This record gives sequence, C-alpha cells and structure tokens, in this order.
Amino acid sequence: MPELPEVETVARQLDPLIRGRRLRSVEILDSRLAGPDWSALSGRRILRSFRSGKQVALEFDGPRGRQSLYLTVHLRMTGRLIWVPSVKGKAAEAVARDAYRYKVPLSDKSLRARFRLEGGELRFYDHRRFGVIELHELLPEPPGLEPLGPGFTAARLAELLAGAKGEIKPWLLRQDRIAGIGNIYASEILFACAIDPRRAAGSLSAAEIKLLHRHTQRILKLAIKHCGTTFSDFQDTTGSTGGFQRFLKVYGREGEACPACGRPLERLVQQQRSSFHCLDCQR
DNA sequence: CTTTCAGCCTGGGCGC
DNA sequence: TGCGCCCAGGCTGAAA
Repeated sequence: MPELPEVETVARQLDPLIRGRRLRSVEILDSRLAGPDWSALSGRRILRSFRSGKQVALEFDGPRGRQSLYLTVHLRMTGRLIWVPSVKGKAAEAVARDAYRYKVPLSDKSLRARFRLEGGELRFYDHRRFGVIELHELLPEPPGLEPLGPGFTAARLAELLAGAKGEIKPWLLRQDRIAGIGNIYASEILFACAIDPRRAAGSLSAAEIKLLHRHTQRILKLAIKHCGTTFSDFQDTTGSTGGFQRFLKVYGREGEACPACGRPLERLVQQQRSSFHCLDCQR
C-alpha cells in the first residue's frame, strides 16, 4: 500500500491515536528488524506522527535535555502499522483487523514488531518482510523533492527533467528526484497528462511539464483526500479503508476500455514494473 | 556514467 | 492436488 498518499494516510490516522503516549517496551519478532538499540526509546513520549517521503516518522521527546529520537518506518510493499488500544480481548483484535483492510489480511504470522505504549500497542505487520524500521537522532531528509511542498514548482520540475535520461514513467519512480510517487500514481499521472509512459523524460515540452506538475499535485492530493488506494478482496469497507481505487483510470485495468476513448488499455513492462496506458490518448 | 536485472520475501492466482 | 509460472503499491546493489 505504500505510496505517498497511503503513507500520509497512515501517519495522519496514527497521530491522534499515539501522540503523547509513553513507550514502555519494544518486542521485535523478525530478526531483520533487530538492528537498532530499541531500549533507547523506553520511557520516551511520542510527540507526533508524520510522513517523510514514503516513510512514516514518529518523533520521540528527549527527556532531561536529551535530543529527540526519530523512529522511521518504510512500509515497502506490505508493511502496515496498526494501533491496538488496550481494551479487553476480542474488542482489541477487532480494532486491529478493521484498522486497514488489504488484499493480504492481517495474520499473526506477519506480525514483525510490537511497540507497547501507554494505553495500547503499535503493531508492525509485514507479510513480505521488505519493510525497514530505523532509529535516528536526526530526521533523515528524503533525497528528492517533496511533491506537495513549496519547492515543487513547474520551473523546478523543468530543471530536473532537463538533464534526465531514460523514459518518463521510470523517471517518476526515482525517489531521488521526486519523493513519493510509486507505480500506481505514476501511471495515473501520465494518463491524466496524456503523456506516453515511454516518452524520453528529457523530451517533454514546457506545456507538458506544466501538466505533469499540476496533475502530480492534483492526483496525490485527491488520493490523500480519499485515504489512498487499497486493493482489497473485501466488499465491506470501513472508514479507514482507502477509497481511491474507485478513481483509478488505468492502473490494473489492462484490456478494459480507456475511460476517455474506449480503446482497450495496454500493459507494458518498464524496468520490471507494470505500466498501464492508452495508446490513443497518450502520446 | 548509464541501464538492466536478480534479489530480497511470501504468498495468491492461474494454466496444465 | 500438485507443479510451475507470473504477479504484487519498493528499493538495493552487482553486473554489463
């Protein structure tokens, strides 16, 4: 689930649930996550939960003059952060199940870490175990531009694209250029711009760059508004389930009619990732 | 320098 | 029921 809008959704939903709570203990259930000295967090209070690039970051206070610590979570493909309040038995499990619904449901087998806080625990589930959790004294800066920040302008985008090599769709996935776009939104953004994903990144006209700038912001903001995209077998939805999948125009729709012209949409593979596009609408 | 491409993991889904 | 293959919202690092 983890592109910018989904990570933003998780960080926002988590914030009011865990802000101000003190951490009691950490239990790591996956040896891949065993690196940091988790005891450094014990007794510290969470100041806020926010997004940095595609990562969820939790700021912990620095008691007695010590500096803050930042816990960063990269969800990669299947990571999930679930808040389970300390209520009795079945009710707590129901909260965990309903907090977010995915194609791969929560199971105890994919529970990788638990952060016990006052009043509940923050669980990290990760079916495929690609997720990364780190501890930092200074918040690491995302390598690329924040697309919803003031620095992301059409002019800046044009500068970045001026020297760009390769095709535009893989370029949009480069986190060291723009931080936050992933495989779903790259296809959706290019469809909105009517730009062929195979176009050379350096070949976009000034008008196309303006479109790219505008639709990148528009689509990311719209997806955040709908709590991101959830691929799910569940027909049942809850308030915190992503709703943007209803608005996907091309992603995952190979063979379906283009919403603009009706021609069957195509799937192609670029750098081992699927891209979806319309041969007529995108040039 | 670029670009490709296996690898990291754990399945689900499909064709045979 | 089983086997082999392809697929998956991300990213790294080695090879070419």
